[in-house]
Amino acid sequence: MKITIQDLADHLGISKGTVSRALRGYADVSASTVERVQQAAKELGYQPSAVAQGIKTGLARSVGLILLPKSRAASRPFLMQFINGISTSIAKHGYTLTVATAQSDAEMLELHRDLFVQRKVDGFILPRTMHNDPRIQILDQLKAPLVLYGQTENLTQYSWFDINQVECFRRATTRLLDFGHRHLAFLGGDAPLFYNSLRRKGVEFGIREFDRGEVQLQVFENITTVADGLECALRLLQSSQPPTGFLCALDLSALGVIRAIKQLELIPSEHVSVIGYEGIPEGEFSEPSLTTFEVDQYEAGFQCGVKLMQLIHEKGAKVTGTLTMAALLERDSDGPVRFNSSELATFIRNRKRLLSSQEKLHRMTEKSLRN
Amino acid sequence: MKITIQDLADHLGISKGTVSRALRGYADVSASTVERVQQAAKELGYQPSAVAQGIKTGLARSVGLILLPKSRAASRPFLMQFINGISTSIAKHGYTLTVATAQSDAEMLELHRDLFVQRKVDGFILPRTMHNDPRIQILDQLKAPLVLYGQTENLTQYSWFDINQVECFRRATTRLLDFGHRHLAFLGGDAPLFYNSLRRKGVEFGIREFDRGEVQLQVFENITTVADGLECALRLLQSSQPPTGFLCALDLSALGVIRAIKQLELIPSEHVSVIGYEGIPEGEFSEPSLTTFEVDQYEAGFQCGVKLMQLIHEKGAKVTGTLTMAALLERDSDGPVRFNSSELATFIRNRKRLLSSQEKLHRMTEKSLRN
DNA sequence: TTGATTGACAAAACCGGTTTTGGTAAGCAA
DNA sequence: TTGCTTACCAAAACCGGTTTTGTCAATCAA
Repeated sequence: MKITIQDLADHLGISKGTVSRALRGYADVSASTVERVQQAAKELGYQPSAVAQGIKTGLARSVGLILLPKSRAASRPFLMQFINGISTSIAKHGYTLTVATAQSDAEMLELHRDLFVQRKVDGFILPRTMHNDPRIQILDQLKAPLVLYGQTENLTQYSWFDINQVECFRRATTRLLDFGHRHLAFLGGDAPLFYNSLRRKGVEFGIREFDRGEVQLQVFENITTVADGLECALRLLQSSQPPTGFLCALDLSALGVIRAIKQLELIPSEHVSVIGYEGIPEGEFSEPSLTTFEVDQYEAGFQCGVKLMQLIHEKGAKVTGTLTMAALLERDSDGPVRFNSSELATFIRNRKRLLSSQEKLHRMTEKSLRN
Repeated sequence: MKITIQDLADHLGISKGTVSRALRGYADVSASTVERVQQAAKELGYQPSAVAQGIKTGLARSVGLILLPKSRAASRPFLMQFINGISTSIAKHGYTLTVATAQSDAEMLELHRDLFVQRKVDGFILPRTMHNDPRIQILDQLKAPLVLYGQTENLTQYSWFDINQVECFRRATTRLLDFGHRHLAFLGGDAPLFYNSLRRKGVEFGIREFDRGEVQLQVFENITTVADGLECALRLLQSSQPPTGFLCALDLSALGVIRAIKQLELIPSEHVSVIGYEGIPEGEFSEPSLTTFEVDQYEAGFQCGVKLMQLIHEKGAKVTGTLTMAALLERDSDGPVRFNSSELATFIRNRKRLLSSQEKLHRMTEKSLRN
């Protein structure tokens, strides 16, 4: 059924070694033979089995990416574009992307080891880098090529690609300070992940640069979902010193903050400002739309793929790190400060009463208009 | 560096054939030898190379999924969960998922052929089925196992999994009719894709079931993005016979319709109803939130994986088709009809004037409250 | 003319497994 | 004791490629 190199050799009346060398461009095959072989290969639809090739070359021509479906909320938004980027860039080298799903952290480590030991992949791309990432330790032992999407300790040892998140959050912070905000909250994401400390650092840089001793910052961690952001913001806004500006490590938590603001009948951007990070599509449809940094995940995947191909193919290739910027999407969830923290606290306390009377009036207005 | 079966055999002082048979559970190996081999394999960290295994067994232990990044908007939302589902279910058989990206339709077909001919994958999962899907034709020639996510012609020839989209859209239609809507619009998606005709058919069934000759339906196709939906709805709503209910084949176009409604200063669900399909996350954050059918993409991927494993492993396995339902998320973008089509047309024409006066009043109200 | 090169290919070895074949020793029945 | 199983394992063949080695005729320089 499937045609092999031996079939092709028999068909041409030459040895299979010569067929192989003809196809792979060795010098000791006559031009006419090369021509005949290529022609016959095309006619018979012969393509060498990647499996059989791999046994001699030791390469599977595949790159591994291992996911944790557990962290659905956190990993879902960015991955699809990232995957597209990886597979597009490695396709140039005849590589494909092997995706596996682990059900637990332990299984994830096993999967990395197994896939490499079994030669199913030639290297890995590691997204969502952690502090002292255990994946790196395992793959180091196996001398497996790897590229990080994100940063970690010992950045000179590995190839990596990342967004300059410190700078992003420094800018976000400066932006809120320029808007006049003096009470800020930073809602961090997954504490074990490296990005979290970077984003926090950016906020701290921004404040330190500016500080005239009047800026208050509250820091929280592990605020990774809409529900987390909602709950955290509700609590903060009803405290005696509510922040007037929220810097969120993740768009999802920022969307939760917006919900909290609206739930308290406040107006986002007018009473409280929110800035997110990542550029997930939900942010565009939120009301108000979310000011955030748009990360080009396709490009990130593409660059990771390029770096990994270098590591695998160019022997003696140097590891390289690349830092790029994300674009600030200036949308409608932030703006000039209107109340300072104490004023906001008072406003929120009195809000309930004001609202009920306002609503009554509003209903009357509507009614009169309708008739 | 990497340990092979020969290394293991030498270490134990037995032949590599025996090691292989011990590990693969042949009967003619003594229990004590099996024990010793397993023990040594664990100690030395030996795992057979999938590549070397594949050459004899003819299996790559991988399943192919080929994407078109071109259709970003359309394919992005559902794929990540789908991928998780596939890779989770096939992992039970030691399989991994091979993802490749094609830059054009032609390249997509080539990729299917090449990956199979090169033995990089043992079978395929085909999402987004088309009418007379060319992928199926190619894979049929190669006798490649395949599972469809979606339906097509000749459903008895292939294994497939799908949501009962006809029933979903029948229900959506009935729902709007029960709400009293009599002027409906169906905004179809990608015309070449099979789902489109199914969803349209559901709408037509719903109307036919109910019809007392008073229902008007307008049908459009290739409305696949927010912009498409926005543009189409704007045009329709400003016509002389605007629909009061929109049935959208895709959530994205439904979100566009909501934007159009708001852009005309109408209130979604009060003046115009909208129902989508798919359950993308944006729908939850839209204002109002989108009534839609939530498709469990993880489950879909999982079931496709299960079916494909059956086809590959159980020889003489029968092809099977499975149809399930999606859950209706009753959110806030639809509701009882308030105006019929002509009334709505009039209302929209007069809206501008009404609005300006209402806004003036509203501003006055706000002002008085603030002071 | 002769020894050395070169061109072009066949043959064989190899990669790391799996599977088949073959052989030996122990156990058992006749 | 002989013949026959049976249990166990070594040896070899095989899978479909790649790469090395070997061979032989034609060409070339001395």
